[in-house]
Amino acid sequence: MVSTLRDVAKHAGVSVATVSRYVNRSGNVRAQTAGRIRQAIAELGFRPNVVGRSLKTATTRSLGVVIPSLSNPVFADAVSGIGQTARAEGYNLMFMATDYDRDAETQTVGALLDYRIDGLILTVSDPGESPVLDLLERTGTPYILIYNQFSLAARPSVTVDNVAAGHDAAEALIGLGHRRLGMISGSFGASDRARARRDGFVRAARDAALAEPVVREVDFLTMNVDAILDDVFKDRSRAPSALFCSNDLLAISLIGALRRRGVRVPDDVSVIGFDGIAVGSHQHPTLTTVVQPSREMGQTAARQLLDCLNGGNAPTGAVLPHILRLGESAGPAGKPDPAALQEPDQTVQRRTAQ
Amino acid sequence: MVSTLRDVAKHAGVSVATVSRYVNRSGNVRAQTAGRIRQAIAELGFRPNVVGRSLKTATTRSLGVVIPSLSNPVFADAVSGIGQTARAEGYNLMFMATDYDRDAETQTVGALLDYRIDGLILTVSDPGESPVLDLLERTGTPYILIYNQFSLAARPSVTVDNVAAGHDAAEALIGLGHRRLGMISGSFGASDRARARRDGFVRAARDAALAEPVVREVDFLTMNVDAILDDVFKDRSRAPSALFCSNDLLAISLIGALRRRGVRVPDDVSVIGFDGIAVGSHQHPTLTTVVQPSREMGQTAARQLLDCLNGGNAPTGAVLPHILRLGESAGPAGKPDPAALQEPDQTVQRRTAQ
DNA sequence: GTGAAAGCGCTAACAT
DNA sequence: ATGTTAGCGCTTTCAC
Repeated sequence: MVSTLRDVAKHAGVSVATVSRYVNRSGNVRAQTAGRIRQAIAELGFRPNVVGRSLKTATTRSLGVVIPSLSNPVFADAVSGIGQTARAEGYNLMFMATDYDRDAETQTVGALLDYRIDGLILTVSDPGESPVLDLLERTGTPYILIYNQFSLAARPSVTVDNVAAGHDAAEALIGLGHRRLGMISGSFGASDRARARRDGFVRAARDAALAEPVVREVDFLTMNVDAILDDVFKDRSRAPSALFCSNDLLAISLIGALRRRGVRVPDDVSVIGFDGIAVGSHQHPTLTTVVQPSREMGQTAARQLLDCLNGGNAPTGAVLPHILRLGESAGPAGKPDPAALQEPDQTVQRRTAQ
Repeated sequence: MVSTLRDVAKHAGVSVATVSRYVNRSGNVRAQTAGRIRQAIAELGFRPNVVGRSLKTATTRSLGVVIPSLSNPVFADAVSGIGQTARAEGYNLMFMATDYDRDAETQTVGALLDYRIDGLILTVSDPGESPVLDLLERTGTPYILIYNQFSLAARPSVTVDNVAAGHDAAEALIGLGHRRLGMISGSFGASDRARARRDGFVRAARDAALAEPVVREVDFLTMNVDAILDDVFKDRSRAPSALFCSNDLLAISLIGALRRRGVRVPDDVSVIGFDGIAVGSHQHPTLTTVVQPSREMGQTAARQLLDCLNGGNAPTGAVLPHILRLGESAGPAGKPDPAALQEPDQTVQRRTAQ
């Protein structure tokens, strides 16, 4: 059914080497010969077998991608960027999601290594203490992290400065006059970036001499925001007037839950998210959030990895600038003054971290 | 750096054949020999090279996945389901998005074929007239469509009955008392399912002897809903009181745009979406929508394909039931009567199509 | 239970 | 400019 180089060679009356040269544009082939080969290829519907090539060249022209989940558009966007850059260079993607399961990380990366991917782009739960990264180092597989915060071990990663970003989120709220801040986050255990955002956020509150922010974890699968809200707003006098969510999906849930219990956003409580997923800016109220350039992060990671594979330097990672996007979900603290309201959806570039 | 079967064999003092048998659990190996091999593998950090195996067995244990975009969570969910099922059987995914570009479809599928994927799961822009599907038929590659409507050519596809679903959406609105319906859709040219949904929707309006629904296409990339709304609501007296969107992302945009211009949802205009993406039910108002079981669709497609690869029958496709999810975004027509409002987020199973 | 050897489809010396 | 050939890592007869 499928034909091989040999079939084509026989059909065109040349040797396999010549066909190979023609197909790969390596070495010269006389125009007339090329014509015969072209015709043979067309007649047989020949498609080169990458498996044979890979075995010989010890290279697969495929990149592994391992991320926690596709359910969060932030990762999907990054994968889009990776795919675009990879495809432009003729690379394919072998893809797997781990669903935030550490064992799946190891298993998945192992499988990818068996496929002899040329390099790997991944997000792990903890880059400081990761058997997966050790395995990659040991086997000498080029890799680059994405989203993961830099750790002491200095693993290359393409990310924003999550600490600075968390700090900026707090400052934005403080700038609006909020004095009692809170943060609601997904599992800190499964996300080094959530921890970093929290650290920056809390530090900003301290820097401004505010009371220690309320910080709560919410179970990511059930997204049971209501239980958290009951707790946070138990004591209305000490309840936060502004909440920072560790990601936009959570922020959107939170706003829905608040409004469903009659709390007005932003009039009663301001909300700021993190990620900058597209749906946030199409909502009502539009979501105020710290935007990560996810697509660009994917592109950058892919670019660095591909450069490395093309004989360049090892990936170094990159800290990309985050952007504060002002939407309608965060407003001035206290009695709302319409004149003081932000113009919705105004986008303000903030500093690059580091 | 990486060791081979031969290295292990030498290290353990056995032949490569025996190591191969041990690794693949094919044929018997004496316990003592197995022990030596196990140790050699551990010491050398041996990982079998799938490329060599694939060349020999003419099978890669990898599935191709080609979908229009990862930006819409509905596809991301399906890919999750595919990945889960594939991984459970030890299959890997080679993944590519086409960004709704027909040429990219062909190019991408071609690349995947060169990698000798064992089978392919894909969504095409037009299954009736698709060079890609012809190519797959010609090469005898097992494949199954997903989301695509069945066509005359009877390509196997895992989908909901989009015509019936569009019909149900209209009936739901009509049941709430709406008499003037409208539909806003992404490009019909790039989506056979959008066309099918429209057909069912329009037919239901006719069946109910209503005026022909207003139908408008919106550019998917810019999502410029406002221009459409200006047009649709130009003549308030004839403007629709309920709008059906061809997908949830669009519905969410639409609701935001409506509210931003002071139109209350659902008090003034009801909105119903399509897909059932998670974020819709966390919004305020919660989104009324026709839910596709995306994850399950992915699982079903993967299962049928894998069964086929394991020597079973060719994939037949499947029509999975859709579900109408009643949220807050659709309410009674005319003067809203609080007592008559639906209980939010109540989920009602509807008939399976066909 | 184990080993020897052929060969999957391709590329890259090397030879002509 | 083209042909011959070895061999990439593995599985799988076929012997023993």
